[in-house]
Amino acid sequence: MVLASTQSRLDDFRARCADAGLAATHQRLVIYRTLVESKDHPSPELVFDRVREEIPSISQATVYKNIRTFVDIGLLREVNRLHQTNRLDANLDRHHHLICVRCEKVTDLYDDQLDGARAREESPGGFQVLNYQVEAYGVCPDCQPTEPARIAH
Amino acid sequence: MVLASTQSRLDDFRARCADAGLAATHQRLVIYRTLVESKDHPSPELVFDRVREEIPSISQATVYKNIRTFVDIGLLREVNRLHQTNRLDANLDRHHHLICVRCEKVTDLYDDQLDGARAREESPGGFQVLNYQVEAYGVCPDCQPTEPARIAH
DNA sequence: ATCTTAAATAATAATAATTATTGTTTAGGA
DNA sequence: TCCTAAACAATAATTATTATTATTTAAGAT
Repeated sequence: MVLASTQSRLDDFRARCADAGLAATHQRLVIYRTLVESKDHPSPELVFDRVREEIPSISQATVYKNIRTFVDIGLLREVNRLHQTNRLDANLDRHHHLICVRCEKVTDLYDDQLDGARAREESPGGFQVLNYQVEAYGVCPDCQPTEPARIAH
Repeated sequence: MVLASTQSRLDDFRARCADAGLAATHQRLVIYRTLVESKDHPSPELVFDRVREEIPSISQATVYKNIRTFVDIGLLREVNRLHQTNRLDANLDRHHHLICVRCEKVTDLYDDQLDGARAREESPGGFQVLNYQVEAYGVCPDCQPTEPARIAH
């Protein structure tokens, strides 16, 4: 498996911005590089702290706004798409979730094949796994674009 | 597969509260019943709205506090344990995540066995799945309790 | 190289979600 | 019934995020 290097990602940065019609500003480059170099899945607040070491004058809003922009154009991902508010589940039976990326509806997913999901090694990197949970991201029936009605001639 | 009924869960409610040393108050019963009857994985705010239809005088803080209590004693689960703040990932390669339930550290998990995780049916319930992502919850090495040193006699 | 203009930025205000505080009320045992 | 710790309602405070606005800058046209 070959992973993209930091340098190759930065090489692409201007091109990706151009594709999206975004100016490749210094702030954006530093924010993006900081994220590529961060292996710890930082919060926006932590990214702000790190970027501020290089650009002390940058504002929090600029960091938040550009993170959002990067997510929108697919340059970044959120570990968790349901981070804006808690979502509760009183169902303690083993199950997984379907999450609609458009309306954020969550549906239970019972599937014994998914129940068997576990990593090859017992404890990857000394991490003691308590349980594996599968999240299926997609589009729920209500949010699927209906085929536009053909107009008869 | 047999799922616990609403009634059987309510039957257990007092016992579970007693076990945890919690008074089985009317407010708690209504909050819990509302959650058991909600199939839509509601937010605390939505639970508050629903509970308020039965107990108009209840305060938001009571609902939030008891939800937290129920999660703490394992009567409820959060769909997503990382909901308090966004967490970012500039790594677009296919991978999964290890999430420490104690310190909320997130670690990348590459595993081709997990890569194959997908539900039996193509589109469960008409839901169009874009991708499956596995979250492994557990305890990271830093957070694992070290064996208390034996005192030599 | 300079000019122009739309986009980006910094500063700040506002909003939303959650948690803490405090005085009052209630559950459950003596 | 009385007592006391726990739970409650009301409210203030905190944290994360987004919106607003005036200023600055990037990038193409001159």
